[in-house]
Amino acid sequence: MHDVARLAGVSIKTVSNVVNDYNHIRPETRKRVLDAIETLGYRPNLSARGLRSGRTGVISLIIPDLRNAYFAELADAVMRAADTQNLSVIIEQSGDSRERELSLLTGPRRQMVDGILYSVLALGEDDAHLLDAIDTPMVLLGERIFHGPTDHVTMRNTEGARAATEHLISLGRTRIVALGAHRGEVVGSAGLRLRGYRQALDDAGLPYDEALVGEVGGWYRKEGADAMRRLVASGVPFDGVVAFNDLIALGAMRVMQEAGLSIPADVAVIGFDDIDETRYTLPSLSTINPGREEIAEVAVRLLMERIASPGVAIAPREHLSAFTVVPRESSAAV
Amino acid sequence: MHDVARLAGVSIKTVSNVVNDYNHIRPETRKRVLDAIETLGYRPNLSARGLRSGRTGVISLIIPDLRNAYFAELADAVMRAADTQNLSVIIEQSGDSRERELSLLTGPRRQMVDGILYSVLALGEDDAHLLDAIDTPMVLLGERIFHGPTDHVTMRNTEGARAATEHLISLGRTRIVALGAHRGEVVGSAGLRLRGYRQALDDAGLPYDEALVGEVGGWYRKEGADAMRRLVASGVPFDGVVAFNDLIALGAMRVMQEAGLSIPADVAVIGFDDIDETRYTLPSLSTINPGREEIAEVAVRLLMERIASPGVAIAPREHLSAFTVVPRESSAAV
DNA sequence: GCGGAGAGTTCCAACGTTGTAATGTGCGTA
DNA sequence: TACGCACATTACAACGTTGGAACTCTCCGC
Repeated sequence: MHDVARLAGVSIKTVSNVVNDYNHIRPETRKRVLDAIETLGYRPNLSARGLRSGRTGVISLIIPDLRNAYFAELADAVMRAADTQNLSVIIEQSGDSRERELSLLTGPRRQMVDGILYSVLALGEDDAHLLDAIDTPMVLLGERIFHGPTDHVTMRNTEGARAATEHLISLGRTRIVALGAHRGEVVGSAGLRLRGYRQALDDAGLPYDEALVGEVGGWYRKEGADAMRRLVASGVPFDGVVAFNDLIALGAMRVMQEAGLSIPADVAVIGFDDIDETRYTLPSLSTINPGREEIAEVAVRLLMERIASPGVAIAPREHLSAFTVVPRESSAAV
Repeated sequence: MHDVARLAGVSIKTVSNVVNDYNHIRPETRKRVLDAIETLGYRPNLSARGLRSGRTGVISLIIPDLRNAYFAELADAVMRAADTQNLSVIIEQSGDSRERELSLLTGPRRQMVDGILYSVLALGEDDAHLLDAIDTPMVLLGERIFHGPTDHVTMRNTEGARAATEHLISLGRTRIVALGAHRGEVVGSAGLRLRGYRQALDDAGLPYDEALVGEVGGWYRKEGADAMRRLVASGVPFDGVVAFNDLIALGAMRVMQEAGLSIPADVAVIGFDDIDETRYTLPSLSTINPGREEIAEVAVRLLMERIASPGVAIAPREHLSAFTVVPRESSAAV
């Protein structure tokens, strides 16, 4: 920067002003400085800038696991949204571990980022107070904590699950399986989606049958396959499946097909998340598009607002993205 | 840090020494400092450290697209490897664009990272000289540039493709399709894998038939499906498919199944990459495991070595990871 | 009792930038 | 002519840390 200043014949601060788009600079001076920057190939030192200004231009995204397509696509959307704001994104994987989620929130790396997008998985509503102590701007994603001290962006889980269930009901299905429940959970995605499922049944005057609720430990293919295997083995008849995410649906579809069930003729299936893969499976999977782009954009925007006004207490905000039902072959009319 | 020093009754530099595990510190002093750090909740300012020491503890990983499961899993492996070295990872998506790849390599954010893991896609062998000008430590992943000035870590593409092809040949298949070629390409993954395919045919005394080579524009499900659709429409008979990655294989499988072809009875299929999904498709997909963990670990290690000895010219190193053939249902003996 | 080695600690400066306040310039108006 | 004001630029200090040199203290051998 000193070199640039010398070459352009101005003070070092003027160079800084040019770089930071300060208002009052004569066009001619600006050009001279920019030329010098060009000739010398000068790049600002971001550590120094971070030290002096208190901003690093980096946010961190805490997600459970990138190998889960939902989170990979979420990360993709977040990175695109961040890119438009000239932010870099550090991704940190919490790996479904409560301990690790906490250590990521409090560890020294927090020092390096201006804000945190935190996709909560292991912490629960009761842990909301733990977030009070964290002064880094933060926006929560997901369904585990609703009334914390931070902003919260997510999808309409209950409404989405209700719409999915209604979709199958509209096809004439009456014995519809819910796949992906977590025992006893009320608040998380599983609890909310189960509630939506139940609402749709109630509205249609269909009975809620516990035997049709498949519980799982995690939301991956394997768990979906396992739960479906148990269900098939149990002999309980069913003609529709609302899976609480696409991976569960795919795992279950595979088991049903092995068991000789035809989709959608025997069983209509709908998933949740609209991951890319669902377009190419056989049959292609109907699903709920949760509005990932909207979630990412809003989350980044809210975070930026907090970052831009440090020290200002902003009341927690909540944003629920719009979802859409995406009908595909797995729930086509027969 | 000043506060910690005051509370512990030592100088600020001693605190720094404790934090940085300097050798000569009396255990008692160390304890006093650590206690003070604990009480005050002190966290080092990473920007300041970065400014002073020239290291940020962050590396960047440039990949084409996180929505591609291969790169998501690669990113996952890299982040795990980086984590063991206390490194953070900034992921940047180049989106298959040459322009963007270049701007990521030269942009101001480079200033923020100690090193770059660069999964080359758009640049080619002829662009290797562009890397000369970049002084940030760098390790290349992938197949586009082999003789650049940097380290290079990748898999044994040709050998892997040959093993995949041999696997199908060992099942008695003789009209084997290669799916995923890029017109005219010699060096990239597509070119190398095509070479392996051809070697296997030659070794087995099978003819190389251009009609069995399916060219694609990209390595996604859609392109695999499209290529297979053309092949089926062409009426050329075939009984095996070596796809150059799993997504292509999955797209192609879907089209074959729609066309009434049974896998593996009519057509045996093997892919490349061993992404998680391949375990759960119907049928499950045989594939080549490229040794992703090994690639990630070695790449991070080589990068760390370069970072640790700044200014020292290290001759470019090349590491080829071990691969394995993973036989699954799509190539089961009938 | 003295010199010397080395452990343990401290002092000082510097990393490259930006916020604040101050200074310098030109112009219209009293 | 003097004044105020807006624009344009600059001087200086400070952000929090660490490298390096310097200092003190302890212990050992002679």
